[in-house]
Amino acid sequence: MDKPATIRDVARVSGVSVGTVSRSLNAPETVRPATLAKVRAAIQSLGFQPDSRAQNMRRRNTMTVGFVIDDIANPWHASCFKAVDAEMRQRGYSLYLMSTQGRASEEAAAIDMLQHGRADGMIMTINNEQDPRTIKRLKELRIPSVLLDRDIPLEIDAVLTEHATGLRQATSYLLELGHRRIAIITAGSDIRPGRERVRGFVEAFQRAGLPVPEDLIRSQSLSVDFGFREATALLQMPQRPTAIIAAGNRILVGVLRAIQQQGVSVPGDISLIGCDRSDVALLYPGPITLIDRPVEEIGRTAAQLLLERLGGQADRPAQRIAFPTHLILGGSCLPVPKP
Amino acid sequence: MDKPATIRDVARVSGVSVGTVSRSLNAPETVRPATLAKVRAAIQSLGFQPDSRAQNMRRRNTMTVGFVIDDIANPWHASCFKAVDAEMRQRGYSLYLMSTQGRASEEAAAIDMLQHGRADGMIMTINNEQDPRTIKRLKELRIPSVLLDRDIPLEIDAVLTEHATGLRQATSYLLELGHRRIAIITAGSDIRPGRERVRGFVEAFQRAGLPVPEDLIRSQSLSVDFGFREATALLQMPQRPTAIIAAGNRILVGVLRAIQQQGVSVPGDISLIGCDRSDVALLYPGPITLIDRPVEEIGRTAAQLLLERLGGQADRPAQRIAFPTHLILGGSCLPVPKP
DNA sequence: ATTGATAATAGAAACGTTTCCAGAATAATC
DNA sequence: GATTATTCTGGAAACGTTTCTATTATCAAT
Repeated sequence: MDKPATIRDVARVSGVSVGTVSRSLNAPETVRPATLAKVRAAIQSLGFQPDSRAQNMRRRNTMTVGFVIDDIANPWHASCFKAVDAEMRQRGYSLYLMSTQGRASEEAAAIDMLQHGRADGMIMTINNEQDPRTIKRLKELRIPSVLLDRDIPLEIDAVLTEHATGLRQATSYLLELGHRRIAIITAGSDIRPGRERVRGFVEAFQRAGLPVPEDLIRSQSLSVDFGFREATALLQMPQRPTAIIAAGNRILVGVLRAIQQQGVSVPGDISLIGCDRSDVALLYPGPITLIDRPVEEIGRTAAQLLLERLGGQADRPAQRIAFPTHLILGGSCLPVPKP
Repeated sequence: MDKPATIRDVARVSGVSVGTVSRSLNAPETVRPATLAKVRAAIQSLGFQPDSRAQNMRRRNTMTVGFVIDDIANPWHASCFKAVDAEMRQRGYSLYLMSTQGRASEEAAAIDMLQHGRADGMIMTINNEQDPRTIKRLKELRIPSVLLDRDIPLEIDAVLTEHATGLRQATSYLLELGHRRIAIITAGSDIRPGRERVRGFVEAFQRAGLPVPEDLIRSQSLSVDFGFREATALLQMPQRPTAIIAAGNRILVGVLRAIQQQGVSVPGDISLIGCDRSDVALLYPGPITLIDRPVEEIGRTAAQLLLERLGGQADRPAQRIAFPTHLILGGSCLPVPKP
């Protein structure tokens, strides 16, 4: 009774065949104006809208793309999602958001699901570049995909950040301010950002001909908790660092929590450099000195790479595009007082 | 050549009919163990996975739900999404995230799209309870939906927050501290949170038998910009308020920006109450006194209401469930010094 | 008017699955 | 071992669209 009208109903009401109705919708220029008018009138009066399930089935696509990340509460990911969404929506695509909470099993499940007719493509930041379950799936990928800030030796498009350069700049800046006991808290070497950031950090010391403070490198995870734990430990060291680089936007939150809890003041007691613009980073008493990256551009680029593949260029060679970071000076760093 | 295997291929390889393969997948207890084994072997060797497009078509569902909000960069929405996602994923559903950026046209387009075979249900926070385009669509809703924190005189499930009580508590708290010139910045009366918050604010003064400071009520939008603009104006008033309630988590960010820009100190120069836990609210030099609400519970409840309808109870009467707020005392309020 | 060329339409097949029904195989009962 | 009851299975229809092929309608030119 109340069932939605189908293309058959439209055909019946307007007295044409279903094929013609379909062409009226998808290629109106190939149907006679008089017929088109009749069809359109019928569509109007029935309130017909094509059922996308049937379209997906027949066209063998879904106009849907999966966006797979560990946590949408990470404001950087949210911004990136928005950029991707804006670009994809313009072209008629909708996005599945899959927040895996960092669990490899969820990640694998998400990829599996998306691959089998739920999405036409994927954009993702996987959690561990070595996880065999994920790797296996990426090897036998059936839909075009783009990796965000991850580096895997496979033919997959990727959009990256030049973290090493960013960290080198930030570290050099602190060295110039006279800091020597500089700590870095960042991801582990299982993902590119962790490896690259530590590399840049180390390079800065080497170029300055200074010894690398190995005891102050904390490279393991991007989580708030890790940031909090390590910052707490660092602040309680007998010979406390004079500066901390919170290399990861969630880490920064953890570090600030530790700083708040210990009653340390920034930049009076310790200098601080964070990552990525965020409410917290921009507001914290004063704005924090930041290693920023162009999130909108990164998202847009990822979307464009994917759209290229979806739009026919299915088998051009994989591209890797890297974006530079920018050091934004805030008020969270001071020169080390000469003793 | 490389085409994904279909259920037909499985049937051929295992020497049974397609019907049996289908039942092996969906009701394995109805197929003889020996047959089941053959089928499973074939599935394994072919790497077969059912094509969800075809399943959607045939089953007339999509195991997908739309989550429609204005901006996923709002951390409250992100947390809510996560809660909804966790609950829905358990039951096999995936979520479309549609970030409408507050544009009514995008909102209408999103609802239209979801209704016609792209999703089985919707959870949404619409932008304006009076917008005719949106209302029209909600009236002729074809899929079960749940409204988040919005109030529309239609038979639609809704999960609400008791904003009025929250604001009354917060305002009373400030009144007890001796504040009289208290400002409130919040949404306009076109959405429930705006109406209710102002109502609670006014009630607090009335119950205390005090005149309502009409000139300090700024009720128009939940945006960061509005918060910034109004806070800036308030701080520059000749007779500046002694307390501000930033009734909206984005508004709070705007207010903090204004406070930072004007070099005002909290709580020394002015007392401040915010809304919703967020990194900023918890970290800002000290934690800010907050009107909090149980976001996980709200999201979970919304998901459950939707799941009930999706699971058969399609036409029980619409439910409206409201959650209380809690005033979390931080360090951003001080008593007014006796003159 | 007739023809030929072109444009428009009807009709059916196809997409890959689920589900229904009838019929075949198996198990249970005597 | 025959008969009945029960469990499994094969085959086909159906879901709503798009797209292909064949046919019909239209138009221009003679």
